[in-house]
Amino acid sequence: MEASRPDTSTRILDVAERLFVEHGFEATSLRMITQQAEVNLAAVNYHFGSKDALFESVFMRRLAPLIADCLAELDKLEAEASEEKLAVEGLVLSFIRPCLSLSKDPSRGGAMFVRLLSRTLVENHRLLRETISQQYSVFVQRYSRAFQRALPMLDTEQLAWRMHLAFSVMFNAFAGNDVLKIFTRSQIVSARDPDMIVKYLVPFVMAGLVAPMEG
Amino acid sequence: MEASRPDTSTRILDVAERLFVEHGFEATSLRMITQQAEVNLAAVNYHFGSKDALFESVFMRRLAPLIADCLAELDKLEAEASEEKLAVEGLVLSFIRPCLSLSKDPSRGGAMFVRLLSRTLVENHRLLRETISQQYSVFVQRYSRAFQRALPMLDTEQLAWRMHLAFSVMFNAFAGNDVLKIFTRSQIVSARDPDMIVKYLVPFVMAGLVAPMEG
Amino acid sequence: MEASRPDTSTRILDVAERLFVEHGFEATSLRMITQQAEVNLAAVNYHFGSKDALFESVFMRRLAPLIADCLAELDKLEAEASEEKLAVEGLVLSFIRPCLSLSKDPSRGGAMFVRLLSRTLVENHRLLRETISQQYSVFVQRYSRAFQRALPMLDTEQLAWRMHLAFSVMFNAFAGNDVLKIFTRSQIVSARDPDMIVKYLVPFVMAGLVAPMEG
Amino acid sequence: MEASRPDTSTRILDVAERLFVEHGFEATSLRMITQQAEVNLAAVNYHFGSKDALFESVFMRRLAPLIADCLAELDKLEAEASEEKLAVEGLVLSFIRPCLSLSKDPSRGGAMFVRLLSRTLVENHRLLRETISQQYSVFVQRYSRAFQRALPMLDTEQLAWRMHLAFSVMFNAFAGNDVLKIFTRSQIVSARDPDMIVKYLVPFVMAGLVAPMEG
DNA sequence: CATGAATGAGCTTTCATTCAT
DNA sequence: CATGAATGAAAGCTCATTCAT
Repeated sequence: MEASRPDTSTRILDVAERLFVEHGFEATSLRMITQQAEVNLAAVNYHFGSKDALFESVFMRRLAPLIADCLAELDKLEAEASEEKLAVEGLVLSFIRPCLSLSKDPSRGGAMFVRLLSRTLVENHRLLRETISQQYSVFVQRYSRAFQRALPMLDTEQLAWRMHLAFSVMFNAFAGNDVLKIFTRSQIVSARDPDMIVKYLVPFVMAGLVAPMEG
Repeated sequence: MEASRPDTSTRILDVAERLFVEHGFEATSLRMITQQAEVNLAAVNYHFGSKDALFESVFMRRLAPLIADCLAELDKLEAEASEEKLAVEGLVLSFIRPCLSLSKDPSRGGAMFVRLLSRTLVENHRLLRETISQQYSVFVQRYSRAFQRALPMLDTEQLAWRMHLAFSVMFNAFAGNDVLKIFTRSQIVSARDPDMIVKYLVPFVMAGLVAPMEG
Repeated sequence: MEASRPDTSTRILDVAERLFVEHGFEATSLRMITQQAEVNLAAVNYHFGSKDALFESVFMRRLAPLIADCLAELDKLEAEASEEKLAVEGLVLSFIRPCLSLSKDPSRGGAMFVRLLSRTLVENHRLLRETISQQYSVFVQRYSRAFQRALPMLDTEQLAWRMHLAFSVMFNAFAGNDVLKIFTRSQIVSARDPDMIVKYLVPFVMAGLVAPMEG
Repeated sequence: MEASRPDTSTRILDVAERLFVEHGFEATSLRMITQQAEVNLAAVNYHFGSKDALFESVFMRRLAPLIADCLAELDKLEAEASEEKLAVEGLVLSFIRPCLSLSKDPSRGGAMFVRLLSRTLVENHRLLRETISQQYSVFVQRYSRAFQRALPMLDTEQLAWRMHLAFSVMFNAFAGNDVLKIFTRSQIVSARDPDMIVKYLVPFVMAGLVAPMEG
């Protein structure tokens, strides 16, 4: 029985991932994590060293493959488009699709992580600045160059702002928090339904990116 | 001398506002607040009753006037437009303008609060759900109806999503956290400069709101 | 009733003093201290800030007066002897007497402290090096000069060594630990009896200090 | 390659010896030991059973030969002196010489141990009382009888005190902790230099032992 | 023979809160 | 009106030890 029970490290990571999303890093105690993961309290420090390091492990477990997927899609797009203009929609989808497939992870851990990622970036979390910058900066640079090719009419500042706004709204959509409390009682079952996200999010982001400039 | 030093309650509120933005609610201890405010530790509980209640006070001090300002602008718009179609841009600005004037508060407290508001909504903070719903729900209802008039071609679900996305990106822009770390080394001095925000944010949000539907 | 019960800080200091002597600093937990002092565990950090700071407080409470007493005796000796040669025995007693009167403290706290002082010096405790050097270095300088006057035939190195050895044996005698386990079963009730100490210790130290040089 | 690397047990003993001296028994964790010794954490319990037992092993590895050396010197002295009076200086040197030759151990382990021995005795460590009494009591008894022969004019109590004081100061000198912080900045390179110790220590101890009685 | 994993107990410290004054 | 003192709870972390392999 329970032959499929994941090992200690994995159970800790899974529970921590969920609790960090639900309550935030600070409000999640190691005791909450270890009780739900049914492991000894000291196991966290044994396997990860500290609460901070646990956060980093939770983060990196999923971030590295996610970024790799995005960059792979980007590679493909750039190869296909070669000398032609890159399509904005392709770029947007090259980011959204890997996020969505992570969201559809049957164990639900992936969906948790997408929300954790969004929340962490939006909060500008302390632990993010210190450790994750390396991997993430490659990601940002690649997308910056790609968007530059796709939207050549925008100057550097314009482009930076539009990317900033576009990724903000995408991350927030994935975070699944309803800032307007609109969906709480509506028939729309869940703002976190992946297909809903793509249906409504993509046109919104696209329009914002290609909008004519003011004046 | 020191006639301009605010009283105990106000000093607590000001410091708490800043620290809640900088470190988040959980990571901000009453000791941090009372030390920086140079008041007795027990003063917080004396004046506000609890840390939760302090948060609510911090929040309400600015939220009520802010919502009032927004609704006043909305009243004016609706009066002017009466039977005509409401302009989307007017609606967007009726929200952004009060936020910006708060951001320009010379004591900087207002700017702090706008970030706190954004951060709290994005985090979907526990204390928000419990206490602030009343005032906030009036705000949401008024804007929902106004956008319904301004964008009659959208069905309920479409409209809900677009508002959700639009307010997400606006709140995030005000929160001032750069999810892409794009602005850190660029010549763009600060992503939090209010006028930059309106220059780039409004066209983006407008375009997203009025975008043609997919398919 | 219990009108004479010392206040929280004092109770903590008294118990800590005893336990630090009995078990050493590291082996004494705050729980041991607070349980015996019948105070809340958090009281230590409230009143002293940390375990390290508690140690320093325990130490300084008695060290400052003790050093003051020694230096007062030294002042008197130097005033009396003015141009004459200082008597070695006087110097030795100017240190031993204040230690002994502390040892005879009816509350026994003083006796504890003399042992703590000895033990701490002999262990060369980490906390000693950092904090207590100031006061202590004045003490050392004054005695160094006095012994130089009392033993002018010794060169600097000789004098340093003899003082080192003399104070070592005095501190050890006050520490009351029987390195030879000689007294354990003997009729000598206690190696810590202050008068015994002076009876046997003074001649031993004196002889060592004034011994003819080798060769 | 690395043929000279000692085996696991020895590496643990060597590191433990040093760390026990540097930080004391309680403040030295098994993790510190096993990390520096580059062995598995469980190896300590595997090879020695417990931290207490490790301490005992560290202690006994060197104490047994040291005591044997001292007693051998004592045997020789007593054989030579047979019916004559035993020379005090010979007795003192019969203890100091083995300690010094241990101090000069080229691997420095011996020097560490002499300091550990001194420190442990001066601290009156718990583990000392329980385990080491057997061997040590033989040592004490032999020296007690020898000093009785060498100093027949002293009554039992006098003798016990003088031995107590004499061994105290010798142990402290070997411990190498400068209670007066005199040597820190002086030209005297190190209070732990073995030859310095014998040059200054022996006359001091001798004088104290043979001092005329008070009054 | 040795080790990676795990554990229960305990550590110091900080928390928000209360209360007598 | 305000505060110094005190408190119970809980925090993150480290401890020596055990055990299956």
